[in-house]
Amino acid sequence: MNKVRTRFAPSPTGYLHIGGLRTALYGFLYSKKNHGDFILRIEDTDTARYVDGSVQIIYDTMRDSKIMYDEGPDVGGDFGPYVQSERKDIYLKYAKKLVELGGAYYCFCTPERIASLKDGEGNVRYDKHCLRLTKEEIEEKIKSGVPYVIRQNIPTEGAGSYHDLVYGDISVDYKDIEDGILIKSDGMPTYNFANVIDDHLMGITHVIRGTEYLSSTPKYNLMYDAFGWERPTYIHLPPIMKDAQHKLSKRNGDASYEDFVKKGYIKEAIVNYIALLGWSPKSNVEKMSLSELIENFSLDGISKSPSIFDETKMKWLSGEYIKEMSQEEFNALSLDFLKESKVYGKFDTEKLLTLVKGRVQILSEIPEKLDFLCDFGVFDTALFINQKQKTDIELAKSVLPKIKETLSDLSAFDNSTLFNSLVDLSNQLGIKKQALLWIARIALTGKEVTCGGATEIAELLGKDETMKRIDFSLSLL
RNA sequence: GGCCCCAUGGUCAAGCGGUUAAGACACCACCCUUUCACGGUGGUAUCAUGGGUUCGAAUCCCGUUGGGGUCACCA
Repeated sequence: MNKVRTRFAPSPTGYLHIGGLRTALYGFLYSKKNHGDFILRIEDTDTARYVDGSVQIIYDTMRDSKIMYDEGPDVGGDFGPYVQSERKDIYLKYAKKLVELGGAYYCFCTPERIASLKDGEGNVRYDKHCLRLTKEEIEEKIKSGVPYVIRQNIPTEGAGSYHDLVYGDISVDYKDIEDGILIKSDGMPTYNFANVIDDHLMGITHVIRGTEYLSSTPKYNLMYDAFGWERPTYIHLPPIMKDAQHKLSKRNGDASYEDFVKKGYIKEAIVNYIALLGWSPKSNVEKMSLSELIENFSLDGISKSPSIFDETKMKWLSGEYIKEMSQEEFNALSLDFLKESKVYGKFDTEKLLTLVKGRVQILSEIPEKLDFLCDFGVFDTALFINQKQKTDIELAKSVLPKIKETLSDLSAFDNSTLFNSLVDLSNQLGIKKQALLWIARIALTGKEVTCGGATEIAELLGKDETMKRIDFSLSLL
């Protein structure tokens, strides 16, 4: 059995979108699961669509998400070059060979003639016009500089069948396939040709790609057969949708990996979530590290139908990763987000982050969770009324001075000291600690809902500010 | 439109001829709790449709409907 070799072959036309990243991930997982190699190949044969800088984005995104390749343009390997534009001569050589083998032919038709072939629906179907040309005629035209392309010669009868590991047996009649262009007039190959040549030359055993190639695969097989090459195993992947009828796409401005990272999603959670889109593990455990994904990955868990991207669930997973990470790790990741909050610099950074960890799912939620600390001012004293804790304004009025007195006597001002002293106070007063703490928290924040309890907030505010706020709240009553 | 493919709750999905049709997210309720969050328990909700085949169909076959893909000198 040959060593498994899979590849991810994006074209550098912009950002790496979520669907592309998932294709890469599955290729990576499958190869690693089978102790094989994962290769990155850049498919830049369309010079017109090339976007500057996007190759770097591909490298960066894959490294950042830990979907690392064993061979590729920037890491080398024995099967390079790994950039198609650098392989132009190779394709031309094989195209000529395919012409000799009868699998392709030169075509000199003008765009005008092609356009005249349009049917009622506006679809063009090439009529094999140039297939009739004699060897002499072809040489003559080439010599005199007539522009040409090389087309694949698809049989007029029969059907191409193959077995896809996800979709099963696929069969397409050759009469439904056009004689597509293999080599463009600029000498560059099209995807339809380059992918076959490269996959063979690079020893790719398993071709993992989107379903958009499901029905064009028979024509690739025709080439493998003509060259006498072994066909790879095919694994086509269902698309990731934005909603029931639209694919998630960069074109629509849908979020990319980078965008999600910027929004403060934990990277591992993004990878974990996209692994789950279109694939389900045997067990019911969904939160998995990359190595666990490798261990659990199997092709029979891949579904055939499109799946809709659910950001809410990814958010949940991100929150799970936050809960499990250490406070130190969280702090390191969160600092840049905390800086966006108006509380930054006004309170102890570590205390702020301790308060917020476990209460956010994505890091960009940090500012909104903490801003309340700075928003203290006149508030509705009705907040002191709480049915369940049996608190009201009168109680607040009588208890608040005692809270102030208790706290002002404290030498330490940490959460547990604060908490213990207030609980003691509530016992002395003969009221429930919940009631007392409710009043304290409202007095300190003027907010019905806060992230953190009364004593946590008091610690954060510090003694002076705590006293000030109690005085202020008292003045409102 | 031709061809290829797909169809289980709102979403991700398990299921491979006999199940009370898993599980997760979301939602709701209750419990816990120093409000919120966390955590715990429970709940609402799914086999697109019509025909077959079979003792028996979410599972197999056909049609219908719906959806996706593809029909470029794009990948």
